[in-house]
Amino acid sequence: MDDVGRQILALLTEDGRRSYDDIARRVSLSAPAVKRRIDRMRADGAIRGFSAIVDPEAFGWRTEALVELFYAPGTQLHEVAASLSRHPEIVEAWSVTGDADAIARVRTVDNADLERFIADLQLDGQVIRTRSQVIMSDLLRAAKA
Amino acid sequence: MDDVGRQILALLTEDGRRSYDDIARRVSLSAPAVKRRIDRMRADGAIRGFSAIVDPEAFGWRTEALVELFYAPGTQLHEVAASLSRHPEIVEAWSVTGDADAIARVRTVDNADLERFIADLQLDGQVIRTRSQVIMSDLLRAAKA
DNA sequence: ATTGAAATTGCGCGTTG
DNA sequence: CAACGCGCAATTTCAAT
Repeated sequence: MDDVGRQILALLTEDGRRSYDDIARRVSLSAPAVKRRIDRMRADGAIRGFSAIVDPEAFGWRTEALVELFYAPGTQLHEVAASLSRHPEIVEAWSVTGDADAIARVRTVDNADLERFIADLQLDGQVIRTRSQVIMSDLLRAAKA
Repeated sequence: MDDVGRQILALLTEDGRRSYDDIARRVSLSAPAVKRRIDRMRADGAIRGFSAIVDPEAFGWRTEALVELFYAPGTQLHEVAASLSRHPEIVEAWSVTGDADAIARVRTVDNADLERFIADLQLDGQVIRTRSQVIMSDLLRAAKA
């Protein structure tokens, strides 16, 4: 990964629909050269894909929260991953160091729905306790999420 | 926002570079009709933009963490937002309910760099204490292509 | 439906290891 | 020499009107 590659990644992060020609002019290459680099970066996994950044409200999700998860003793990571994947409310989830075992970022229609989700979560058996931090506002968004 | 609109959003989330023609076939509309809808959703803010999903390692970021922020008494939200925006390590930051005032999701090259970032953060004056949870692995990721 | 822009592919060239 | 990445140009697909 050289500097031109990183420049292309930055441009595509800013606008994933930029044309090859536009990128080519900005990095001083030809359009086909840019296309081939992007193809290569996709194959290498440097680019995971392209996505529209959608306002959650368009889907009726008005509540967002970070939910810390505490597992039952002896719980395996892949069990949790499997169980979490059955909850469409979860946008992302990470295994973390510190007090909690994991943190999930979730979207629900409202606070009552968040409460319902947390109750559901504990029915699976792996998660025995949670602690939630409801998002009041976005302070910063780098557009790469 | 009707059901076809949400279907289009889902398709564009899955692959932000899908052609109008491809989308049109999947939702049983004509390509121009799809374009008009997408233009409208962009204008409405339902679609915030398009972005490449990049592997952080391509930029040399090998450490990711969630950092809880505790403000100095009397700190204004816009001051924090301004100060946070000067730190490129921050991917996203939210104002939250609960113990901490805010949570930032950050990317650094390694743990030492994370330590350096946290020290830098406190130099700004608004943040007087932090508590970090380092991400060990991704358990779940919803958006991709 | 038409017209113009963008993406895609074949090919030969120069550089590099 | 072999592998790689580039630009050019021709073709096809796509976007905009």
